[in-house]
Amino acid sequence: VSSRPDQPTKRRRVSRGTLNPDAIVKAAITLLDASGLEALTIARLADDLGTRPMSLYTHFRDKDAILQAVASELFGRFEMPEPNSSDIETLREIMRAYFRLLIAHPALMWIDAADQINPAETRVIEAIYRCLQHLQFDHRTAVGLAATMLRFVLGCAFVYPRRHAWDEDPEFWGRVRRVWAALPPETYPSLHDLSQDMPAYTQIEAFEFGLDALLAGVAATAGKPGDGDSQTSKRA
Amino acid sequence: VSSRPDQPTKRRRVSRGTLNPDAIVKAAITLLDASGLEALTIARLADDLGTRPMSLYTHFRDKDAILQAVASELFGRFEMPEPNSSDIETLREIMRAYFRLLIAHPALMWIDAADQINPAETRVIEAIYRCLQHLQFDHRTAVGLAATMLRFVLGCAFVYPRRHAWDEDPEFWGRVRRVWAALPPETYPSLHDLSQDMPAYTQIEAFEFGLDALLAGVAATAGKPGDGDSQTSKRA
DNA sequence: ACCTGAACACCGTTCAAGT
DNA sequence: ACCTGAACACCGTTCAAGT
Repeated sequence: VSSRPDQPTKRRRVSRGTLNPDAIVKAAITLLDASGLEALTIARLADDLGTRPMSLYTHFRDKDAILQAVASELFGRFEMPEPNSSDIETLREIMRAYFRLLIAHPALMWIDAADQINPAETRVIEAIYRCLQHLQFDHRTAVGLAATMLRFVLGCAFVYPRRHAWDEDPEFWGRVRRVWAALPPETYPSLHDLSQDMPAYTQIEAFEFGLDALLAGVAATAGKPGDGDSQTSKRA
Repeated sequence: VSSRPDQPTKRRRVSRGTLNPDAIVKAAITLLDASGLEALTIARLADDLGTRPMSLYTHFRDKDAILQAVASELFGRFEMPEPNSSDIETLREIMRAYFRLLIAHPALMWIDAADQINPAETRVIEAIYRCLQHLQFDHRTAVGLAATMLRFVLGCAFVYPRRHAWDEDPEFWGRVRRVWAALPPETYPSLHDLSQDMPAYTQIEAFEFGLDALLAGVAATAGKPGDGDSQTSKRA
């Protein structure tokens, strides 16, 4: 870093016309993935791009517009898996791909999509419904199952960045074990019992377990047209 | 609002000693529920309490400490349902109560709990495991099922504030219907088909549908000890 | 059209001064 | 111990001025 006070350009600046929306979005994603949403400030982003903060405003109306463009770019990177041997396995691969995208870019969950329907998300929903249609589900059940699976994936992705550190910490489960073992057995009999022999799950394993359970349920009810006696279908 | 420049105390100020951590947390929750997390600033909170921003720092180290206290207070309000006729129904009520808490205070999901184990959450986990133990699940399956159900609830709560507005908008499903109907049928055959007869779900209905599906799966596998041939149990 | 510095209205927080 | 104003380092963004 130069410290000559008479030198106006202290840092190599990018030549005029180089800056463009795509470069800004790419730099934003790099910054986001490396340091998280709170690190993404206009000043920091401009610095990474070798410009001044105000230059970004010629390409985007405001910071939120940049975040929307980031979300579009990332959803566009969703890799739709090839249709598999069975519809259940295809569903599994779709949910895995969606989960992978969300945990690769945790900031994605925090960018509020407002109420616009994302084109990439439309592709995902189409692929899910195609499988559920093959499996002979009626429309109402198909929409319910798709909503359930997507919400489960979102829950897993929500929890992931907060708990991923546990996966690498060999002390973690031992600590939980000790905390639970120390609880009064009268009020916490089950946790106390569980602490005797506690199974450890990584975040990926927890996701796979749930996905397995959900798809087993889907497979078990496939082919049977909506029976109409479930609790929700009786509602107004 | 007084505009006399020679009047030092423009607003009725709360008397010395009235301010305390509990009052601050209560005011923060009121503000949070009314206007959301981004509205909770130290200045605004102090204003609501009839004090100056810096007064809050005598009771809390920083803003994050206030948020942690808010989370503790809200989790403390969790109402554990009475054990029901069946364990499945008790599980259903626990998940409903948890969902209700999260959507009543949407900001709760965004307060990062760091890695401390919340006492209220411990009570919830104890109650869930007690049901799963009654249902004869082995430890590993019980932990997996609990994780799955909790993640589903978190996913529902995550989506809720973003989509709740749809529930009240009678135009919404018609708009989606039209958008999907306008998609090219070659690339979007299933969505196109679905748009012909599209079932509408409120956020609550979607939650209830998924809860039903998950609990049906739990009920179906209850009593059978872990079979060991599921995909996840083969992992390292 | 594209870039920029100065300025503004906001943040959370430190510090020193009051009671 | 409790409260406070001034000040600081940061935000995003408007505006007017440059090329």
